[in-house]
Amino acid sequence: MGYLRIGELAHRTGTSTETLRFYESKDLIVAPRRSDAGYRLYTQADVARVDFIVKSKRLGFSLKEIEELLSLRIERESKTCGEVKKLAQAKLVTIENKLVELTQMKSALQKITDACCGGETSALECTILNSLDGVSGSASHNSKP
Amino acid sequence: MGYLRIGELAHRTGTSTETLRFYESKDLIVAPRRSDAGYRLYTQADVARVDFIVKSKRLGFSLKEIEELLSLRIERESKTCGEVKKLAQAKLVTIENKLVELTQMKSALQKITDACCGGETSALECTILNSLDGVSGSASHNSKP
DNA sequence: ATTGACCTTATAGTGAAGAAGAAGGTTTGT
DNA sequence: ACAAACCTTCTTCTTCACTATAAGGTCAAT
Repeated sequence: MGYLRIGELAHRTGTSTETLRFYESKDLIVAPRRSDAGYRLYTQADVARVDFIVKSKRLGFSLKEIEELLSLRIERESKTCGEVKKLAQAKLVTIENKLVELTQMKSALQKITDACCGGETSALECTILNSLDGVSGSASHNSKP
Repeated sequence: MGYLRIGELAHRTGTSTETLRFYESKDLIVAPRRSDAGYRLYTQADVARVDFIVKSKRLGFSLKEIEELLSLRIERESKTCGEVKKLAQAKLVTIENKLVELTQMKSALQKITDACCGGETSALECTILNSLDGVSGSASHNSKP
């Protein structure tokens, strides 16, 4: 008891049965135990895992990147502890960059909604690109010297 | 003078000439003026626009969503001011959700790197999913009553 | 004047991430 | 016992976002 079949897992995670089988084929979720009839039987841990996948996708991570994130695990006596740390820190940098960019975008959008129907400020053209002016361009780009 | 040809714009934005023509065909960038020979001539405004597209893509927005973001503009006498505001606010909600999820992910990853090679805490298995425990699941899901 | 690095359009191909459908087996309710 | 609503594998299709190729024109330097 307490097991979920694939339809129920799909329902709870806002995915579909096809998507879940697809994720299994891509090794994003571990092949679950089967019932006598061959039905997949999932646990709560699988719900959390799929929720994580869905979340990460919304944040712009590819399935490949998500697999990397999910495989990040520290176990006692792990011989690759240094590598785990290195990968985790690399992902942290990625995430912090995303946070900065999202925050810039947020304030640009806020500038727009504030200017809109707000009085004098709406007199001149206001776009998201104008609002981003002066926030400094992207971190590093290769322009000619 | 001061115009960029497509190769230079691609170089400055970390894209490719093919991608830029593709974006133009999708109306993400405005068809630029042409030289006598028919070459596309871009301005600094185009650089900013493409930078914005690239950034937004990294944050998980689709090209369709990016087009919506770019079309957000308040002009004097605009008759759709209310609609602009509505759309902008909807996008703000999306962005704020992303910010929350990214922040959760960041602290989970930090927990991992802190636990790694850090002493006693690394004794038990630590994964990104464990680290997310208790951060509360995703906002709203349709589970059975 | 010709080479090489650019540019043009148009069309076809690719990879990621599923979605759809066929043909059949299982479980649950009545 | 039988229909509805599940599930299985396998194969094919679609959409998105490019990417590559073909066939040719332009421009700067040698």
